Amino acid sequence: MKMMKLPEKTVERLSIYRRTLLDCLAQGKTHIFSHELANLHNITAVQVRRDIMFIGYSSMQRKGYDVKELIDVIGGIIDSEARQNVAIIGIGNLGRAITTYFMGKRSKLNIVAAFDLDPNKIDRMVSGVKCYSMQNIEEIVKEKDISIAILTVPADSAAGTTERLVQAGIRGILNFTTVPLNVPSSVHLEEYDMITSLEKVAYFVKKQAG
Amino acid sequence: MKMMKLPEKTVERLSIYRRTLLDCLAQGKTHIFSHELANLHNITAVQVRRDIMFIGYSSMQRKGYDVKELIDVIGGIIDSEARQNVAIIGIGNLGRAITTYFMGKRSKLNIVAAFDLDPNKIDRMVSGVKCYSMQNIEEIVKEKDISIAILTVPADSAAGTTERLVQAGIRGILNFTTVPLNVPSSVHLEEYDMITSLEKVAYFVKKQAG
DNA sequence: TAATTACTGTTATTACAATAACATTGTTCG
DNA sequence: CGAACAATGTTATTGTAATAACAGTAATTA
Ligand SMILES: NC(=O)c1ccc[n+]([C@@H]2O[C@H](COP(=O)([O-])OP(=O)(O)OC[C@H]3O[C@@H](n4cnc5c(N)ncnc54)[C@H](O)[C@@H]3O)[C@@H](O)[C@H]2O)c1
Ligand SMILES: NC(=O)c1ccc[n+]([C@@H]2O[C@H](COP(=O)([O-])OP(=O)(O)OC[C@H]3O[C@@H](n4cnc5c(N)ncnc54)[C@H](O)[C@@H]3O)[C@@H](O)[C@H]2O)c1
Repeated sequence: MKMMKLPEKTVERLSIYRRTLLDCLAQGKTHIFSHELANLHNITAVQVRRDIMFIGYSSMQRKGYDVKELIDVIGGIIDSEARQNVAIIGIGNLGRAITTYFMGKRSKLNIVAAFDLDPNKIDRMVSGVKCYSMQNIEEIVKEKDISIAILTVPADSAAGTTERLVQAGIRGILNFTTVPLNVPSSVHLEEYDMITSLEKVAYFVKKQAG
Repeated sequence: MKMMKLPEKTVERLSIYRRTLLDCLAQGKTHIFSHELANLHNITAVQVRRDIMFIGYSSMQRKGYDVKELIDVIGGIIDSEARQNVAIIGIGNLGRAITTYFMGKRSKLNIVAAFDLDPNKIDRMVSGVKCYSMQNIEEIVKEKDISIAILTVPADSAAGTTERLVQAGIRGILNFTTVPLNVPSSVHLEEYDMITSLEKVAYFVKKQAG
């Protein structure tokens, strides 16, 4: 399998393309031109073609890309063959919203457990997943083969919790908290910082006004 | 006021620095060295200094940056003098989590209204804010001087709702939905795409494993 | 006071991403 | 057939961000 390093931005766009392509497929569209895909995302057709070039897929000339094939090729890049299991760490307001949302979808990424400290939640089903005590995290992570954690604990527990996740063998973390985390380079950390995004909007709105 | 264009990534980091600085201030720290601020975010001291250079702030040599001053300077860049008012569009699971979270904070950005279609929510308080009917959005946006929208409606209403927001005079949108949106260039659109972020984690986890 | 230290501020270089330019290839049709 | 077309695939250029190199300066000390 071609495992050359893709540009990070290309990986992001592939994820987005795939969602659009799945919609197209659902609408019975079998082929799509680079400029169509581009228009759907307000980017240029060149960008689309370049991204697709990176993953080594080729269309039938003049017919556009085969929607089904392209979905599969992107899947081959992004998805694991083995299912990747995901855990929610801290199933409060945000954790519940995310879990509920995911339960309604089906994908290669499955939320298979939640972890919390609150005794009212532990050993119960919360938003459709079983909630476990943080104390048992190492054993459950191994048992259920969980590789990815979605971190939605309060800010002041974030650093400590992250250490436990790493020790438990978690390989990737999506960080919803607004505190910077420290992980070894073998663990992929993705920041997902709502406050920063919102303040960025505020900055650009202000700038345009001024 | 110096309104030269800052690098987008610098704007993001300024938002992050400020949060850390506020923590430092709360802990009674009055000065901070570039390398300290850097260590707290796992970046280099040079990057910190360069960012601070961009905004034209200077420290007292050898004493580090004045925490209070730096917070204010960053505020002068990011915050508006006039308060910026924010609305939640679609106050479902995610919208409620966000609103509850923000109500617990104080900042220059205030959530002053929610909008929804659901008659059970309209004209009630939801998570601490008044929920209005989407039908009245233009008038309420003007009345309450709302400039920013947080978009948390279902995917299939996203495009249509966005048009209404633009017409109502919204100037910036933080898009939580997973569909690409079309806005005029005078409106700042910030994508905040959870699925892409999560799939990115999955990709890098898989890559490291393979 | 001159050398040393411990920082900051600026410029230069390198790396990464987006855009533009161009070459290529089936398809259509005069 | 072969020019014109309509699309893709590739290389070249430009723009943006990160890193590295270095210059400057207050405090410290011999
Ligand atoms: N809600 C939002 O919109 C929002 C926005 C930005 C950032 N965040 C961040 O996301 C995180 C969660 O936000 P929320 O609104 O869901 O908070 P919340 O208080 O509703 O939920 C936190 C949950 O974590 C659990 N918890 C506490 N300590 C824990 C620990 N050490 N280990 C495991 N679980 C623990 C709590 O019992 C609770 O269920 C916070 O760090 C917050 O800063 C949330
Ligand atoms: N919940 C998550 O973690 C999550 C994750 C990724 C993306 N999203 C996206 O965020 C959006 C909201 O997710 P959710 O889980 O809160 O869904 P939800 O169904 O709980 O909430 C949607 C809300 O929007 C209201 N609504 C519907 N149509 C509307 C319209 N035209 N105008 C105004 N309000 C309208 C509904 O009445 C409801 O209150 C969706 O687009 C979803 O794809 C959510």
